[in-house]
Amino acid sequence: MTGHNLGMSMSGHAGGAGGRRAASIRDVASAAGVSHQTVSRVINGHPSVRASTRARVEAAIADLGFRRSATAHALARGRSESVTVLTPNTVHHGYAAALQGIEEAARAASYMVGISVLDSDREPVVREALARAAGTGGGVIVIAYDRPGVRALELAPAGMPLVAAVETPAEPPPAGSPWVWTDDREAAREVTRHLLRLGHRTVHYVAIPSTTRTGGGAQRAAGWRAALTAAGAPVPEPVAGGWGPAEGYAAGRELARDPAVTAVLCGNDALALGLLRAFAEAGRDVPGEVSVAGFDDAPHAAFLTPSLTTVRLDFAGLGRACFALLHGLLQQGEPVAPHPVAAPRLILRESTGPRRG
Amino acid sequence: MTGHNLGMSMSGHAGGAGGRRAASIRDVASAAGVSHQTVSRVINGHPSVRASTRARVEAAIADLGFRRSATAHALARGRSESVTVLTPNTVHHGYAAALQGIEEAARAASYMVGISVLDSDREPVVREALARAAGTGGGVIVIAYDRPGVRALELAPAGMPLVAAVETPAEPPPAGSPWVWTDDREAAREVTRHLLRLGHRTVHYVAIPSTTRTGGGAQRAAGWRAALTAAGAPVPEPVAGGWGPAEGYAAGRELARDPAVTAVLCGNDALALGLLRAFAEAGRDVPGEVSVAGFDDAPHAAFLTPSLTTVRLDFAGLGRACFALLHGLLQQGEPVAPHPVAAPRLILRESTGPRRG
DNA sequence: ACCCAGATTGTGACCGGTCACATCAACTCC
DNA sequence: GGAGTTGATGTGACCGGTCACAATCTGGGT
Repeated sequence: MTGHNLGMSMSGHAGGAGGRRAASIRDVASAAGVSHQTVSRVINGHPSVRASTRARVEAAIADLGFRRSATAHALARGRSESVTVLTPNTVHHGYAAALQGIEEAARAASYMVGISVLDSDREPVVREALARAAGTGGGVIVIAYDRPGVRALELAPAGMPLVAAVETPAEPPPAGSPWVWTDDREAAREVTRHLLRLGHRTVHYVAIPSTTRTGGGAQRAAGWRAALTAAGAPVPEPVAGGWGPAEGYAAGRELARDPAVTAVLCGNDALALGLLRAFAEAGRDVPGEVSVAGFDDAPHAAFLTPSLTTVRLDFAGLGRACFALLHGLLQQGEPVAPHPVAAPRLILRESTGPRRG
Repeated sequence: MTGHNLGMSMSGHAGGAGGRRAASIRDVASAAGVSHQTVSRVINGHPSVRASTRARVEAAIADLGFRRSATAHALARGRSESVTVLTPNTVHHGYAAALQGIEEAARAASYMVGISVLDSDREPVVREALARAAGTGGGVIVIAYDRPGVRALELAPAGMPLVAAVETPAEPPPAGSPWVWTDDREAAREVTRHLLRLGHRTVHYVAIPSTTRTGGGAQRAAGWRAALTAAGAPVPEPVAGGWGPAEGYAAGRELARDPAVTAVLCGNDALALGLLRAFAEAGRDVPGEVSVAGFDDAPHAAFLTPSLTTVRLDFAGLGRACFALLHGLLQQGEPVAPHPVAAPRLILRESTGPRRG
């Protein structure tokens, strides 16, 4: 009744009936006629174990269905083979895809992955999440595209093994910074240039929430602004957006009223979805009257009508890179080189076209 | 350099400079002038601790910034306050939303949440995931809408504390089964009835992957079939779909060729998205010529053009219910009553309309 | 003043690993 | 041929909690 069984009892002549708790290294040790420490050496691949001894121990391990207790290992080592992902969100495309990449890489390395959602950027909330993550003894990956994530970076204690996915840094970060990013500033520049090349006088921008208090620092906005400035185009005031289609819809209703608007860049594809809907309702033809571009190449982008011109960002690769960096950091103890990810790629589809008239 | 610090050092006159490892209950004990066991009693809310003693201990705890080590706690108890979510996927709407609900509820209860993606239903893969989850000493939530998840349920050892989110069971499950579901069979019936009421002779179905080997058991399909049968409508062969818009698009190209098709139900909204695209390309007007309904009410459904009639399922609530059930199960030791979730709700939008001609 | 139940607290073992160090044998080196 | 080295293994403490049980304190009843 008491105690937990882990199942996995397999070989015939194991213990008695209804074997209870899982085998420990001492069980294996006595089964193999060696000391518990020798078992420990075997499971950790220590070189100086006689081959015959090793074989005997391995047989006992297989026989008893032994698995090293991650908990005990973590307690004794002071570190555990795990990652905790601190993220403001798990469902929006970029976050979800990054999480997927992390999980994939972590599983390949036999790391456990935990998630902890930061539902606010208030200090006690963030501190609590950090403390709980630190308590696991594993590494931490912070998705810092958002205020809560950025806050977590600020508040993280210095020694904590942590890697962050961040927006393109304004200037090259100090060598050895555990930061990973996709070059979304360059991506924004590229898609904006594309729209300008189509003949649009300027490009309006519907913003995703910014990481900074002032609201001016988002790198996507920066890339957009840089492209406009470089082309000598006027820089309209960005429209405050959000993360989802509802905000894009609201922005779209507003922009649809302004006949001067002929090209709109959205901070992500969910916004663009809502925007397209608003334009459709307003009778503004896309791309005939207005060109619309998105950002991220979310799964739905290719299937909208009109299909959405956007910039593909490799969030899954970003996640994998985060884990790789963290993994190295946990093994070595020293940070590895900063780690930019596969370049964004402009995906041309139906929602953008030449300026008419 | 070695050792981890957890930060959180706060009060002025704490230890020396650069305090190293985190405080343990024995540190707190000596600071408060009591035994370690008394500290344990305080942090666990044991009743028989004198108020003055408790106060002294609590002061020491605050002073040292003590936090109970989840690892040590788990080792000693043999159980940990954590959930591992076994899911085939983290990004598709239903899965992602359920995960969100679980995380939310778990965080509220101060549980850690781990995720483990089942990327195949091969036995060794599933066994490994189960064993790793069991090794945490926490509970397990299996999302079993899919073959891998169902496989995990089959292979899970009996004693394991586990709750599953499943498709509507064909018959009421035995009392005390730790299963949670949304009534997607009834939902499918309802949306199908809606289409029939609009005058459509029958409704075609684009299926999500089924949980069963035979492919005929999916409850969404069952509800659709039941509604057709009850109305005396012919039951067309379901079209094999998938999870994403690409599969919906493929199905749509096929269905668009058949002029007899006037109403299509999709197994989820992502499929419907692709389907709408295919119909648009084929010049089949929705809802003029063909009505299309989705399933789930994913975030994009309301903003498509035409906006998508669908059935809203409360996946987040499902996730919360899973956690609640598991939480009870871990506390009591005995399973709680089965736990159906908020009823699905039909959401009428533009993509469905009366049969023409 | 004496006995006993219940409240309060302390002691030491234990969970299942790892670490530091001791031991013992075979082997190299001069 | 003895000392030093290296390889292979064992011993016991320790990580930071919890558990079972013992010890002490307290107050009520008589």
